[in-house]
Amino acid sequence: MSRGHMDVTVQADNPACPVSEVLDRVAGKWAIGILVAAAKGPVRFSELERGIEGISRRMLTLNLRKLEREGLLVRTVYPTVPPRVEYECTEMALELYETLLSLVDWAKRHSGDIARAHAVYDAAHSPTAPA
Amino acid sequence: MSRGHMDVTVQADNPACPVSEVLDRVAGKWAIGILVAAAKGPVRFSELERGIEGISRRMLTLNLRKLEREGLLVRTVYPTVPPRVEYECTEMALELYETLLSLVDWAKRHSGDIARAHAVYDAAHSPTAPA
DNA sequence: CGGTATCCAGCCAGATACTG
DNA sequence: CAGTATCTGGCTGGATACCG
Repeated sequence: MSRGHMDVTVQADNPACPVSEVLDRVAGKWAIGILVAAAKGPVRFSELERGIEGISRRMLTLNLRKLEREGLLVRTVYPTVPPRVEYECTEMALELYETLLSLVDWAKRHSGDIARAHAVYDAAHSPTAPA
Repeated sequence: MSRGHMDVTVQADNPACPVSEVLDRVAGKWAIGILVAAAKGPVRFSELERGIEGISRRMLTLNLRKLEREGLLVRTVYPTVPPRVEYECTEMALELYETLLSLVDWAKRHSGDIARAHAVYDAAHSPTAPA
């Protein structure tokens, strides 16, 4: 390769897209937290609402529906009174969680580099930056 | 465990947070695409602009700055005229990319399950859904 | 209890004109 | 060529009232 005029077109056949897709499934402020909470075993709606600091009822519901639709959570309604609904991770979700752990590992290994990069960048772009 | 009153509180010490952090670094519509494009070797601004279908100049710049700040890209300015700027993945970014591949693998292994889950969910929640 | 419906603020992202 | 500045619309997400 001549290193200068390579094709960088990003399309559906590009590795980028599957990554983005799977990322989209668990992205957002709450999805991972919910998955983690549910990974320990079946959990009730109100437990999640109380346990996940700062989440609104609406966002919890929306995220639960999304994760259920993705096949990552199973929703079980017990027709008791008062109603009881439990959410449980699927096998697939647990597997995904394991995979995400490798990302955590990456983050840990490079946390120093990242912090340093931040510092360098911020210093170079601060109001009192050098020429 | 009695399976019912466990602590599902999600806080800073929870595994969820590092995951979310690293995910935030590469989330968004464009970051991955840029990383992929740059993974092949140094690439110029205009090459990225042309190569990444649909990205605006502004979003490209924003993403490049973000990735540079994270230490995932290195920006090199050649003081020629006209100006020439190249972006190159860091070692760390390449490593991250390898890790992301395991997510792709997960997605591939379960693409069938996910599609099925979607179908099931959508059928169950369609206007003409059963009781 | 476990949601849904509604309203609203803020941020994100697109388009585009301008600049060094 | 490689950006920055500005405007603007739309989506996301928070608060809350209501419903089965």
